[in-house]
Formats: sequence, structure tokens, C-alpha cells
Amino acid sequence: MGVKERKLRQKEEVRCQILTAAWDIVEDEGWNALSMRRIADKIEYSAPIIYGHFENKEALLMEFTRQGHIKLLQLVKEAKERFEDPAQQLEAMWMAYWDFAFENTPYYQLMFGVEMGCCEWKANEIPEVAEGRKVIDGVLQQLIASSKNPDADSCLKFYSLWSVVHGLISINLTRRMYDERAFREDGHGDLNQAILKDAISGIINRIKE
Amino acid sequence: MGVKERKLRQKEEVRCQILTAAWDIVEDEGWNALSMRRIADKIEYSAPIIYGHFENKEALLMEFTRQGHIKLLQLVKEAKERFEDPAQQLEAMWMAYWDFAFENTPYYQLMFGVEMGCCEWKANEIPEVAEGRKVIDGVLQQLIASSKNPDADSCLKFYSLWSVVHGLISINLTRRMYDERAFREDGHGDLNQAILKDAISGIINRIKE
DNA sequence: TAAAAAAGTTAACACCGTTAGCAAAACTAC
DNA sequence: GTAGTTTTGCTAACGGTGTTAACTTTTTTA
Repeated sequence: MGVKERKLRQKEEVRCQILTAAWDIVEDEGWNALSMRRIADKIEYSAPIIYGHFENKEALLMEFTRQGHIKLLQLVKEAKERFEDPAQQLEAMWMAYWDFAFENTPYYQLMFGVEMGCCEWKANEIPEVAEGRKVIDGVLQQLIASSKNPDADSCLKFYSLWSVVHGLISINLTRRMYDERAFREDGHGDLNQAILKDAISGIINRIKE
Repeated sequence: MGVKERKLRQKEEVRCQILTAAWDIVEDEGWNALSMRRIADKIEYSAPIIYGHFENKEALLMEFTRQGHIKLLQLVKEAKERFEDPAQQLEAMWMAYWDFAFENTPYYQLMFGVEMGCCEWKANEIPEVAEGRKVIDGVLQQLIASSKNPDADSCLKFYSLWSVVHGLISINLTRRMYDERAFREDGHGDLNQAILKDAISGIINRIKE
């Protein structure tokens, strides 16, 4: 009697509906517009049923955080595989990170608390985070090992790179650039690309010495 | 009959009470705990009177944003005046920016949308923002002019520096560092200082060539 | 002292996340 | 097939949010 299986399938269906409904709202109107009641409206249920699938709103956001990190990791890995040279790999990976932020802005905001509160997670809750760090750090260590200064700290360089990329992304997403003329059109403008490439290649060249 | 003057003084007094009450709440419990009703409770008025002093909550936050930028500008200017050498000035200014972020975290969060939504402002609404940019850019141009590569773009370098500093601050404030051991104690740890100094001096040295 | 203006109140609206209690449907066992 | 049990989903409610309207009280003016 596959009644249990069917019920499980149905429940999974509703869970999926909740997530897609939520995502539709967020993509259309941003995180501020997302509420339990609006999700319920969209899937034609009453609000409390959501709590049968997610403990609370935080848990729902956590699921999206997870999704975001999985997607980001995949893109970063793909970027790496397009090259053999560690320096090229590194640049491609951070460019992939950059592109992810602007092609999946709601994800990025949630994952890194840009213009919104983001949920806290323990280290083991999203293994993709640690894996992403390891992938980048591996390339970084390769680059350092073959450089003229093989004792450099990969951790230091990692955070330098991450900071400059995340910082520039944040500044763009909050639209807090000082020189508005230069950034007028969109967040992918030439000046941004120039800054990014200059900063990244600057750090990479300093590693290679 | 100085009744109008007295009334104006009293109104100003209440406005001030609102601001300090709000700030007390934010410092104690963070931005999420700030609500119009809680402010009203604290100043022993009913909530609607706040709307006689600020058009809405956004306007109240705007006032704090302004305050933050004024304070930040002052600290950056003071840092500059402690040195003569442009390179030293630059480093000191960004260190002042860094210190400001951790000694006035609520301000910083509000001003730059870290872990919360920040209010939008037009360029002329907070003149201190443009002035701060000009102060830093001036030093940057001095440094570039006396370098071996005097055609470098100061705008590019400004955003590189700002991005790396703001990025590292954001990462610290959202506690999203990958390597938790290294950041265990506080946000001013040794690793942070190392990353910051390495990144900043890296960019500065690359300017000087 | 009466009229006008100002100040401050309460109550309400439309939301929010979340929980308790209840009705209806679905399934199980006889 | 029906009785009893479980599951499902609902409405209503609680305590909170920002904000506005209407009313009352105080203060100032004439």
C-alpha cells in the first residue's frame, strides 16, 4: 500500500511549491517583500502549513543560503577547470564569483548579508562553503609554491582576494559609489571590470613576485 | 514674548531625546530592536509624536547615516593630519576607517548596508561623503604624481583600497570567515591586521611602483 | 474669560512571524 | 461499510511592526 510514499511525495511537492513561490516573490520584489502569508497566498494554502515544512522563516532562508552556496561552488569549480595555469585559474574563479553575485543578486545578498540580515550557520551546516574555500586555497598554494616567495601565507592572500571582490560587489549592490557618473549605467560597467582586474591581478602578481 | 523661541527649544529638546533614546536601543540591542514604539516608551511619549520630528522611520535612520558620515570624515581627516608623507597618510586614513567600523559598528552597518537595509541618499544630501572621497583622492593623486607611473588612474586605486577595506570589514561583521580558529577572539585579531596591512601596503607599493 | 491653536493621546489599519484550537478529510481496522 | 483514529488544513488569535485619523487636553491668543 504505497499510500505513505504518495503522501511523502505530496508533502515534498508542497515543500517545493513553497520554495518556488518564495523565490518568485524575492526575484520580483526583493527580500523585503517575502512574507509567510504571501507565500501561502501564492500556493493557495493558509500560512501555518508552511511550518509543517520549515521550522520558521529563518529555516526557509537557510535553505536558500544552502542553495546559493551550492550553486556558487559549482560555478567556481567550472571556472577553475577551464584553465591549467594556477594564476589563470585564480582569476577565472574570482570572476565567476563576481558574475554569480550579479546574476544571482538575491542569493548573494542572503549569503553574505548585503542590504539585509543573513542567517547564521555553523561550519558543518553547509559543507560547500568549506569546500569552496579549499578549492581556492589549493590553487593559491600551488601558485605560492612555484613563486619566488614560497613561504607566503595563503590564508592572507585568500582574504585579500576575497575582501576586494566582496567589497566591490557590496559597494555596487548598495549603490554607494562616490562617483555616480562612472557607475551610471549598470553594475557591470567598464570601470568595475577595470578595478576588479587591476586589484586581482595586482595581488596575483605580488604573489608570483 | 519669547514663547515661540521657548517652544522651538522644547521641540528641539524632544528631537534630541528621540535620537538619544533610539541610539541607546541600537547600541544595546542592535538595529532590529529599534522601533518607533520602543523609542516612544523610552522618552515617555506616545509613538505618533515622533512623526512631528521625523517624517518616518527612514528619515530617522537618515539622520544617523548623516551623523555617521560626519564622524567618519572627521576621523579620516585627523588621521591624515598626523603624517606628511602621502603613503603614510593613506595607510593611516584607511586604518582610521577600519577602526571606525569596529568602534561604531551600528553606524557602519547603517551607512553601508552590512547585515541590514540602509537608506538611499542623493549625492548632495550628505556633503561629507563627497568631501571624504575628495580628501582621500587628493592624497592618492599626490602619491601617483610622485611615482614612477604618474599616469595611473586614482579612481581605480581608490576603489581598490575602499573595496579591500570595506570587504574585510563586512566579512568580519557578518562573521562569515571560513577559518573560524583564526578569527576566534575578536574582530581586531592579528590575522585581520596582517591581511589589512598586507593588502593596503600592497596596493600602495604598486602605486609607488 | 472665551475662542483658537497646539500638543499629545488613544484607537485603528494593514501588515508581520508564529501558535493554539478546531473542523474536515483521509486513512486504518474491524 | 462503518467506527475510530490519524492527519491535514483552516480560522482566530497573540504580540509585534510602521503609520494615520480622530479626539481630548493643554496652552496661547484676543
